[in-house]
Amino acid sequence: MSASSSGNDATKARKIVGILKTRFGEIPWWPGDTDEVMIGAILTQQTRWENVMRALDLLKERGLCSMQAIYTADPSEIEEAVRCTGFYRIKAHRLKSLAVFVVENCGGIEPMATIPTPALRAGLLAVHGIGEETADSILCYGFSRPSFVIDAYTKRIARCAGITTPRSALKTLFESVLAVDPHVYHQTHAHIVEYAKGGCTKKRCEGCRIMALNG
DNA sequence: GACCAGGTCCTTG
DNA sequence: CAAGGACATGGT
Repeated sequence: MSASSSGNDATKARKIVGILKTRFGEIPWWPGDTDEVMIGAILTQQTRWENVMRALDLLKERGLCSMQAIYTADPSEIEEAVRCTGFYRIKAHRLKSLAVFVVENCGGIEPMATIPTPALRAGLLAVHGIGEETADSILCYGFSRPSFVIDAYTKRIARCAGITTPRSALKTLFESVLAVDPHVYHQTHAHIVEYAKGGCTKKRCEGCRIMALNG
């Protein structure tokens, strides 16, 4: 064991995970089917979840809340339904791109679910408009794969806690600390978001309770 | 009216 | 590779 920061960072990460679990316990998170998770993952990009829910409701009302439906739908229909999430033109296009991948490359959701995680992740990342966070959200919440989601909140909390690991390696850090269990990944990410929404804003991190963990 | 939100892509230096 | 802008609506 060296004096490198990684060991220290793992300790800090473990501490964050433990404290948040104690504080929030079990919380519901993304209780939709695979289609809905995939759509929500794209719609929530840089957008509040409350707005995403309204769009999901609209899509459901209009029979558009599935990859197959989006695959065949008129682009303007999709745009109209997702307008309230912002970036609606680009998001409608991204949904189309994902639907093309699911339907044409994978042959549908069922066959898609049999693809091994590394290949599935690579496939998702190759879809225009799907980056790491969206891909991992889909893998973790839509396909129950242990691929930890690193979002803006996770990066912020890591910074507050004094973790020095580069942001690009945060995924590896947290995965090294967590039990390899999709449910644990779900809950931990949910805890981080829940905590950060209330106590760790972009401007004011001085009062971040997590930071008290350092001392 | 200013600022921000559970990103990603493209362009510059 | 880091930094900056674009994409756009809705809430505080």
